[in-house]
Amino acid sequence: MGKAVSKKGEQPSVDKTNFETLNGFTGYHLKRATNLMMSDLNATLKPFELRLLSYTALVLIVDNPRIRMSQLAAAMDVERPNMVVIVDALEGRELISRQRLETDRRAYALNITLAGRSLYEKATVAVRGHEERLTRQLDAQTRDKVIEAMKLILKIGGVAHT
Amino acid sequence: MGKAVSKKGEQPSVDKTNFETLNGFTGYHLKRATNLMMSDLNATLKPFELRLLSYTALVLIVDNPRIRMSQLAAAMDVERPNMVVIVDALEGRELISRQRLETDRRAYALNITLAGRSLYEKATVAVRGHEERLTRQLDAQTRDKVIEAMKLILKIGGVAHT
DNA sequence: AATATTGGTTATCAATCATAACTAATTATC
DNA sequence: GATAATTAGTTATGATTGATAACCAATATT
Repeated sequence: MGKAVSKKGEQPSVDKTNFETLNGFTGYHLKRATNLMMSDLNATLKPFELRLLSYTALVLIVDNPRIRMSQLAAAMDVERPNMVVIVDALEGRELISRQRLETDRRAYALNITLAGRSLYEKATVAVRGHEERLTRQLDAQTRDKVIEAMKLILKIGGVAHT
Repeated sequence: MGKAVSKKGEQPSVDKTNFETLNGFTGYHLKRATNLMMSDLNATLKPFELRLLSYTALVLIVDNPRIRMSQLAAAMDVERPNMVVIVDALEGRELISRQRLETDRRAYALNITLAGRSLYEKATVAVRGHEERLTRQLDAQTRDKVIEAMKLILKIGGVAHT
């Protein structure tokens, strides 16, 4: 209403694009900010030869020693076949180790290696820097409110965990 | 810190997964909520045979009559070759029309058709319902705070527009 | 013991997204 | 005003991502 494009309403529409309707959608803003953050995150992780999913796997393995692959896949919301290639790559770089479980010889217990922990720590410093950089303008209270809002959305959507 | 996994720190780690580190990242929560919203949005648009990008294109064409394809691609942050297939599909369904510009005969002016506007209106009602459903738990003030926060993040990242 | 289920794997396929190269039209340069 | 450079749209293609089907071995179920 009362926007710049006014004046009759049927001229070329070059230069300024009108985002009126899209701007009314919360999801639009969420998606754009998230795209930016994911893109910056991947750039942040590139020096460590990690990507969103491989880094997330590292984090979860550090926080959950001896986690099984299927549990990791569920936690990351990734199909098992895709989990295999992520784990293969991390194991190939000797950042994590697979260990057969004695209690269930189908499954592997995943553990972080020394090299893996070292990379995890360096990468996490970088990721915290990335977060700090991109959310610097938000005061702590706003940031917490945002996180709470995201949790509410997830709860409504019936996504469990946390 | 004082979490459930405690006790020595090297047992199976089945059942409960520890998301401690990930939970500390704003980007993690943003991405999860956004994934949920995009998934629900696509489900919402399916009955109209629209997807995120085709719906966004419709919206921008409605809000910007006679917009050119390249401007639309820039506004949507989509590569031009990919824009072509989106526009082709919409034109194939006669939801939009291509019109050669007299002033620049390389370019097309995109316009919504009657059928396109009708579908746009129905789809937008559904999308508003989807937004309402997923953000119902957020009071208006919180929702606005979230949107402002997203805009701040985008500003830091150097993303223009709006 | 026979059957079903689960953890992990392989192969494969669909969808998404980006890149290179082209034509036609316009703009810039000399 | 001819030549070169750029722009709008297109085509073809390739890389990457994510999902599905089918399989083996081990465990759980009946």
